[in-house]
Amino acid sequence: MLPELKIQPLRYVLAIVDEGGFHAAARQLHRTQPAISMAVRELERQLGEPLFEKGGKAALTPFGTYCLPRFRELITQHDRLSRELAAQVHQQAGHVDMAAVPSVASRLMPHLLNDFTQRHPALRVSLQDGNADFVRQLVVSGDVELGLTSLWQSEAELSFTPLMRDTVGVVCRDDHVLASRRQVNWEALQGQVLIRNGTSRLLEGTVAEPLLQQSAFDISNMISLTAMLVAGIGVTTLPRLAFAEEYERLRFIPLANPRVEREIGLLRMSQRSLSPAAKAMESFIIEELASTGEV
Amino acid sequence: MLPELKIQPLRYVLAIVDEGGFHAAARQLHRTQPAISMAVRELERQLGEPLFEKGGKAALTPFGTYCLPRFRELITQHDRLSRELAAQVHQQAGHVDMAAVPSVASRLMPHLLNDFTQRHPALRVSLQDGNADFVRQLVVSGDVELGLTSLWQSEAELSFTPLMRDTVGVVCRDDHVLASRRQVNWEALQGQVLIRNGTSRLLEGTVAEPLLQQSAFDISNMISLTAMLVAGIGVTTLPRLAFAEEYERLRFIPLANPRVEREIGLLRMSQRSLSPAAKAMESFIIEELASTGEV
DNA sequence: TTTTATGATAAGGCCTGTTTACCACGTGAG
DNA sequence: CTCACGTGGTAAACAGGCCTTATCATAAAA
Repeated sequence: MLPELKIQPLRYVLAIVDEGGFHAAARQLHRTQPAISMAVRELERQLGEPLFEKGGKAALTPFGTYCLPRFRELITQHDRLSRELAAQVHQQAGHVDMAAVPSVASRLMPHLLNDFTQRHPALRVSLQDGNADFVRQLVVSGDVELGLTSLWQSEAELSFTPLMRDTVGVVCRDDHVLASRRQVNWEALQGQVLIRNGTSRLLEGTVAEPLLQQSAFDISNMISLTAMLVAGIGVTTLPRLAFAEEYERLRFIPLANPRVEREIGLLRMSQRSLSPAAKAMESFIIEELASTGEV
Repeated sequence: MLPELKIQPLRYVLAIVDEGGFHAAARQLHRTQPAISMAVRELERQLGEPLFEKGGKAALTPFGTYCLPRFRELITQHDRLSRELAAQVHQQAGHVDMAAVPSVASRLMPHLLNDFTQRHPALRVSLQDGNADFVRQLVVSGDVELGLTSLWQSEAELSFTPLMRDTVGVVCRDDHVLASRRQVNWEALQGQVLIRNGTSRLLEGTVAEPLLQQSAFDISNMISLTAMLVAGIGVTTLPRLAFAEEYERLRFIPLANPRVEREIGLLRMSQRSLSPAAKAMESFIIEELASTGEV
């Protein structure tokens, strides 16, 4: 019923009007004059109404005059879309939604994002932070394309690219009996007031697991946790990256026996492809952090 | 550089998403499945980025998700334009700019336009009025497509379609010596106070031309003219159509010797084609007035 | 395993768009 | 007046795009 207008003939019409003739338009469009003539005639046939007067000169009919600005508008919108998509593909525009665990978000991401926006000034990044489960959930649901986190168990639909290893240690106040140790075994913690936190399950499956039973508190909020440590209420275990170095009175002593690490890496859906912008972010992160290794 | 997107493949993408698969989309679009596959793959090649995930199911990539609403938008705009132009061509929408001399505008057009909008409810009409020269000028300049007027001399670039003949007569007050005549010769007017008006040049080239020399006034405004006639200041000549019948004290006596007529018809540019709406108006007027003949 | 979906692929035909070559017409200069 | 050059229109040949039929690979459901 309604004709399917192709963009190119509309362009021809504009060129004919702008250049003032079929020949001139053909020259500008790198086509021959008959190509222009026939395309226009086919367009007129589609519309059921001539666009140009018949008598020799390339003069618009009233209907043609009516059509001209509308053709121009449609072409403009087409070109805008085409340009926009090309920019997305060539990573000159776009948006990345990503997520990271708090330690990564606060310690790694500021520097990382600064460098990233330097290389890709036109790309915008949204960063959410949350615990490992939450990050995983965001990736699985598709709310974010990339996650920086540690993975508890590998799943087929998830792709995990390891980036760095993060050592777990004990955090205590500087006047604690363990504070001056260079390293510590799990037995040394027996009898201590141990505060559990979100990262404590890293000890699960290690010989240090019994420690989890003796913990008196379970504090997930980092601010509350450090406040209790500063108050000398007890000790906790944390990955080094999650240890807030800016608290002067707190000390981090690596756990030596067992040595416990978490592996931080890039999480994404294995089957789902990434947006061009996310591809840029993925390769940037891997390139930037691959050599870093252990923290 | 930037790809030339065709509308149809974009439609395919929408159908695939809406119908949930290539096969279903093919069915809806009355195409075969390979046609859809190949069109999509060609589109992906143009964009340089896949729109659908590779694994079996027709799932959009993030880039595809990004594209989808933009494709939909461009298609909507295309269809809106296509529909709009079709409506113009089929005279279900549109606009006619026309002009007429005052007598026609006030005596013929109200009835004419009423009937016209009844047959073409969606067409809009703009009507200007002015003397014959002005109407002609509007047609020549292209400000209006159609003029209802009398033509002084035919020109090659103007096309004039006669519609009716309008008899010139003498207009005087009911107590004038000529008032009761059924017709009048030009000699009877000698010695009368004759008021010229815009239509007086209809007498040029006739034996009545000497009358123009004896005219004491030249009043172009019809209101002023009738006021002077009602006041009994003099007589004038007018085509019957220009004679305002609603003035009870004025009389119209046809000029018999010479018999002077003006020919009223449809004026348009002969080379320039008409807009669809103007075509509707032209054929309507001719059809409506062709049989009317003499006023 | 068999069946029945899915989408991908290959080969052939038709139609569209383009080019080359030629024509008809109008115009301006010699 | 005529000739040359401008305009756009027309015809035939050709290439490429789009669509079709037929077939295949794969995965999920019976």
